[in-house]
Amino acid sequence: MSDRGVLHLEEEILGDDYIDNISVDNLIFSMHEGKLKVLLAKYTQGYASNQWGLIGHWARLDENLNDAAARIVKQTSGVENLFLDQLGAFGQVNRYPERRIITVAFYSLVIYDDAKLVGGKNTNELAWFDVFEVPNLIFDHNVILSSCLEHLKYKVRHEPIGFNLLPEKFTLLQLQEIYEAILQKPLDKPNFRRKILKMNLLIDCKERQKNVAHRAASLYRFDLDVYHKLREFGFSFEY
Amino acid sequence: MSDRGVLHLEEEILGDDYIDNISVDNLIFSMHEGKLKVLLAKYTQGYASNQWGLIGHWARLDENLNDAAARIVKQTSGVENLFLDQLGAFGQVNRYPERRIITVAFYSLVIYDDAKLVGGKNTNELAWFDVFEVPNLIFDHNVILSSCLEHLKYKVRHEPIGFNLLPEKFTLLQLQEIYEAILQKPLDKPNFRRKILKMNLLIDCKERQKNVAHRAASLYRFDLDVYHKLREFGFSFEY
DNA sequence: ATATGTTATTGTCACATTAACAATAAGAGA
DNA sequence: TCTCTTATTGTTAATGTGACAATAACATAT
Repeated sequence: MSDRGVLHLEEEILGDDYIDNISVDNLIFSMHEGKLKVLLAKYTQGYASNQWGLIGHWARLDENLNDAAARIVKQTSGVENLFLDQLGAFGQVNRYPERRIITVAFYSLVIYDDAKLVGGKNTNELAWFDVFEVPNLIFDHNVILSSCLEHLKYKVRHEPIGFNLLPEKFTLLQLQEIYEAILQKPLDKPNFRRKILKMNLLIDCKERQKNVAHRAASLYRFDLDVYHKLREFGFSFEY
Repeated sequence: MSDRGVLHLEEEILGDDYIDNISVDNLIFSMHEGKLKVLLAKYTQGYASNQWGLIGHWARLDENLNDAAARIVKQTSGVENLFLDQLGAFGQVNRYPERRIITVAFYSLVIYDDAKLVGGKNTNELAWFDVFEVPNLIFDHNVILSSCLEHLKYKVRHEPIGFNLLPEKFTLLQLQEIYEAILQKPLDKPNFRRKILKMNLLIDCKERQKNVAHRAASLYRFDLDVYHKLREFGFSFEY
């Protein structure tokens, strides 16, 4: 079983129930202190030993790929009912040493404070990294990450994706920081405010920030109905 | 070998060189008479016998997934150097009977008149179908097609994707018809014209249509430099 | 030759959106 | 009360959009 060894967090339960040439890699993102973070694991065995990589595992034979991804995210971060979408398949011949393994990458967005990190048998560390300051990762994981960041830029303009990264009540600045982190550029605060509010996506909680050394911002939550409609039909957010 | 049977066009050459649980399915599109068409094959063997499906095959062990897709498109349509992009992996447990097979879908855009259709050993017919009038397809191919059409709608607004479907010299109406076919709605001709021309993507050939029973339209070709820049950096085409 | 049908192309205008920046408001702490 | 900081509202020029009118050009019918 050691030839399968490197990707799994729970190697001991591997057996014929897993597809041994198709892995699922997860890009788990969160926002913390105004920065976009990605969760990485430091592996302890096999080709990946002592190196950082995405949160990967094998897909089960009787499990849809999405379900495999959701399971892995849950096992690692404890987060359920999350935003999760497929990035795509990565299948370069030499992406993995020795054997031909294809991976399907999924990305998910979680609330930083909700995540309770749990390592697997094959990893000895889990940590959040600033997405623009990641070390050299195993296999083609740097490529996958870059590809995902590109995809996020694309996505954030057409779906209210940002909201999966925030607590229930949040300020407009918190939301703006997500856009700035993903789009990699500063946005004008007054204009951002008007643009977002015009979508009718936010509901004013009639509450304000507390314990801040300046004028307290209003707290908002999002309108789930509008939120799901916008996710379905899309919108345009061109900056 | 019959348990592998249904997806390949060239069954006779199958062997250990192929990955037997990962297939590549191709959505090959073209424009013809103002309609968006997709190429389908009627299979003759296995589970898919006598049914239409996408142009599928297995990936070789020593072949990148993209290369596999390009190879299949070339074998089937004769077209090389085409636009080809990955749609994503489809891996529902029951998408294929009996065995667990995951497919990676690719879509490509070809010029209708350039395609010289060549069937495989496993198919007895190849035909272009209007994308909105396809029959029931094998496995999850209808789902894959729907997903791809959605993706195209999304894509056509941000990249000059339409140009891969046209001959070197074309009229603005031909281009507009592509947008209308993909976006599924009529566009205003004068506004479309101005919008496209403002991108500086088109070069006036200083030629005109011939043998048309009305005022002849100018012929344009696209500026490859601008074209590639726009593909890289994207644009916004919101209708 | 002229009229007719058809599509191409240019023009116009009310309206919405964007981007950039000025000005004011509100809270905490000195 | 003053100062610092961020929130929020206001303003405006420039640009883009959508809808439609008007004119131009070509082949064919008369």
